[in-house]
Amino acid sequence: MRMSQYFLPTLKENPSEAQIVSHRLMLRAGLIRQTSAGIYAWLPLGLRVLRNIERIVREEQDAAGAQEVLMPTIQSADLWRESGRYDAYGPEMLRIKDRGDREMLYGPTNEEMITVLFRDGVKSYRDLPKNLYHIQWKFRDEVRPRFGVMRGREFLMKDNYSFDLDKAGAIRSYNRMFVAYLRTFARMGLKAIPMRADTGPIGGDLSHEFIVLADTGESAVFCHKGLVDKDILARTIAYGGDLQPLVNEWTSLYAATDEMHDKAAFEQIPEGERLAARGIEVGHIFYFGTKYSKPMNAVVAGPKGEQVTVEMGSYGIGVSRLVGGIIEASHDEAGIVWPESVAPFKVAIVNLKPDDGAVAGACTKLYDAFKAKGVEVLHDDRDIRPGGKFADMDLIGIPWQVIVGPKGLAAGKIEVKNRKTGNREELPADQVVSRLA
RNA sequence: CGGGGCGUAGCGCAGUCUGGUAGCGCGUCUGCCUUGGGCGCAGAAGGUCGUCGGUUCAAAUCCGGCCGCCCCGACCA
Repeated sequence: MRMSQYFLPTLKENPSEAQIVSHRLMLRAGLIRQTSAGIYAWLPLGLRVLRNIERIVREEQDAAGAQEVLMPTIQSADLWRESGRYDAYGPEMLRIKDRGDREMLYGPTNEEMITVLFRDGVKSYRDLPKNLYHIQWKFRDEVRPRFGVMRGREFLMKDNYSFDLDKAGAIRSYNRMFVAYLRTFARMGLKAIPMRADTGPIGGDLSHEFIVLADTGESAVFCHKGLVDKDILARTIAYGGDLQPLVNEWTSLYAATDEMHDKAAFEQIPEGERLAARGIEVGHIFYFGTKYSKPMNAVVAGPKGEQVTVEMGSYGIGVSRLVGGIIEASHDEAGIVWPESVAPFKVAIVNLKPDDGAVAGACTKLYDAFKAKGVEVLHDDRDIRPGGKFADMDLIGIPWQVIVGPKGLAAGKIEVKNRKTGNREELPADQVVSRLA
């Protein structure tokens, strides 16, 4: 993409409404624009990040055996009356009427709808287990939306629902998601720690929140330091096998959010191993048994022909929230520092002198070579001074900056700067692409 | 929902107390100059001062209603 053509409105100053760093940087770097309280439009650069996060989530869900569907945002009130939640949910649910005066709602979650889809499509224990997910916009009319996309009213969420014949099966499903979540967040460059959670209004008796450590996090968290160093990506995962030992490895060390915190247990940990920090919830998984399947009559025929109410679990990842969460966890004074896996572009070519034929030619050549290798590349060919380009580039946080100017070029060198470390190396022009691709 | 704050040009703000021609910085546009970290000079465009009503000869400014946004708390992916 040529930056001179790109819709990328960056801001030099902080918008006054944005108080936390991720919100400020998302506005300044031209990722989003607010349209109402807690509702945002995604601009090209932000959308690319959102799509990358979605892609990782999707890949890990598929690998763990979940199947993607897509349910609508608008649901009928009758569906929610069936589970008894239409009246229970309260004003957080956005209720609307269609032209026929029928009561509808903008879905805050999809337990009811998925249960009906499952109920009508699956009749035998032979079809179990099933795990269905979708990535869809939700609306919760929060009392107090804030912190940009971290707590919006409209937000993109991956949610899925597992169906098993019995509790043991449901726990196997739970464990698969547990491991898939560890991998998902790790791939985004995040340290996400599973913490025993309160099951709250969704109900059930087994639940973990995945918390990203960040100084600006909303909640206080307490855990064993060893959890931070564990590396799930180094493990080979067999989703068909028994994942319980792996799950135990992550859950045996102490980790709890403020509301579940057990001070005495925490103090059992040797002092040097304790970690009291702040965190952002980016995922939440629940086993909730028959809470929905029972009232909504989601039953299958068992091996002996008996009717069995299925055991369910639900699993959520805040996809749009993750954009903010990643920035909270990865930024510096100059701007965003994107992990490569979610970066809107992997490489940015900084053309210091676009009207210099040799420089422009070298940039175009690099650009084409990166494209040929399938590398996402942004070419800053704008006719502005170098200072502005450097500032914008650091602000939007592209992992690799390839800096091409007349001085370096005359010496046959091109500078490659790593956004995260600030390291610079000078390379001959013909080695730049192979160094990064 | 309780408490607090704010709405003036694309962004950041002054002006409001004490009513009288709507301003500054950044950004934008034009020209020159400059070109390795938001350069310089000259010129220009851009605002029914959130909105509705009231007071007044006169309202960004005083009074009232409404709308919107932000922050703290309780609640939440």
